[in-house]
Amino acid sequence: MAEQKKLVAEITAMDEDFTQWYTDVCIKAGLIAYSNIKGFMVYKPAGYAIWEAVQKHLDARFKAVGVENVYLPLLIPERLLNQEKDLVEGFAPEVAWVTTGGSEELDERACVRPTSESLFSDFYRGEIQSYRDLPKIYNQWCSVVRWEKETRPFLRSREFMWQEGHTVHATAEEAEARTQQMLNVYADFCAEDLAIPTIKGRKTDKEKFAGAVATYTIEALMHDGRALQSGTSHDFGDDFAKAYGILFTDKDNKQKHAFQTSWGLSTRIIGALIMVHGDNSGLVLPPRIAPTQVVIVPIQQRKAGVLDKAYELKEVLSNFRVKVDDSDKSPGFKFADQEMRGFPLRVEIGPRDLQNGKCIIARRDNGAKEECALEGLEARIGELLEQIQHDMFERAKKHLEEHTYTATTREEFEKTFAEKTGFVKAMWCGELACEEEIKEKYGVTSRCMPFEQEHIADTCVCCGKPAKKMVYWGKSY
RNA sequence: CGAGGCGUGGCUCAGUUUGGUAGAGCGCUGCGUUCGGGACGCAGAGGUCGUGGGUUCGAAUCCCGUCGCCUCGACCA
Repeated sequence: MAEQKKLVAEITAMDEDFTQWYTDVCIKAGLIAYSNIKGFMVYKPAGYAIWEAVQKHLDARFKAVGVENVYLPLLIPERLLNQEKDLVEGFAPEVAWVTTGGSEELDERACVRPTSESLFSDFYRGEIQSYRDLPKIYNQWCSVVRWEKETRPFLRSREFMWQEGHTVHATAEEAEARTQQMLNVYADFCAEDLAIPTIKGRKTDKEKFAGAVATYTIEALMHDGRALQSGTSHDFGDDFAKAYGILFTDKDNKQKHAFQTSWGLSTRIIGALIMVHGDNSGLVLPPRIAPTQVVIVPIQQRKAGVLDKAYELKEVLSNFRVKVDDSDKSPGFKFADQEMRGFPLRVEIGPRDLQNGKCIIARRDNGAKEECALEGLEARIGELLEQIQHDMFERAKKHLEEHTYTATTREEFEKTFAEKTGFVKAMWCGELACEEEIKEKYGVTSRCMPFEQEHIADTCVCCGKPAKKMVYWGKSY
């Protein structure tokens, strides 16, 4: 984006202190408030409305591919969690335990779900007897708790909201297909609704989910050049079915273990939204998920006819999500405040416009202002919202492309990460040792092995042995 | 969990070095004037200085303990 003048003084400039900028936006745009318990945050109306919009769009996409919603318990008995070895090892360090009920110590403690594989698996065990009971394509919207040591709004909190889909299938092929299908749902949702381009690929064994056969991910690039895992989809094979005893009788009258998947997208995506589209004036929301798409600002609102016209325009624009800001503040204050909050479009209407039958439309994403005849307003607003959605995606895509580098040698790899921020594409031999060495030496991790592989060199960027995969490397959140 | 920083009206902070009646700006409330990029005047409200103990005639200030928050690392969506 062209250098945009910083119009909002309350927000720290991005290039001055990106972390502070991010926190400022979260607070000043009215998304969240810190609560009195560490790592748990209050979602204020503006923040929760974004999550509701995410839920609405994503849920519709789920329903379109046969997903049904359910709800499972908040608590997991310890014995159940312990049934799958990797799961326990993966999550035990960060679960919260309930040990007392009222005044009585519980016989068996229960943890607050950090994720619900164990609950779903236990539930499915009772539901499934025959291949006729398959597949099960269930999802739940809920919150989970992970006792993180350090927390940040949306990116890492001790309680976070998400959806977790859990499916069961008769064959490995079907489970694998579902895993990838759901990853595509996430990628399409990010691209089309959130205007966030992502890299689709598979996690290395080191980075995959505890207990999974394969983990797929979409990785987005933030404005500061760091990567954010924005959605994940796991193929469990029949490992969980073996651990939890999910058996069904197949067409051939043989008992078989079922194949499972799980996939999730969390409120962390709001962090991505902020860090992909935001600028020095604050939040910038893509029109499709913006809780308010247009805000109408009356100028000299006490003058006869101005407020009436503003309300009338709201009616004219009833196909969009519109607000009239009739608060007692000055126009300049409203402009700055609304920019901070990221509303895609602003319509100014004042005495001058009443005379001329026109109004001013201002775009949040690029600051452009234009005059518009009132009779053509509805059509123009529609066009502009489409245009903004499109431009925001293209801008983010350009940023992603411009911050993706390639390295064929170790020197090049090191030099790139020393000088640039972003993704580096490089070849990898497939050995854990190289992954660990790279993390140790350069502070970057493998983000994913993209589905779209390129052959950029013959040898591993780390050890020089024959390469197996091209990997996206980067600093992550 | 390691390393730093910070706790004083709602918010940001000054005051602590050198102990002596708790301050500013913003915000908030009321009235009036304003309004096309963060308007202004007048009048108000609001603080056991995180918390417990100690020293002292006297503690926001000095001493000891404790709790909390933020940032950066390691771990994770």
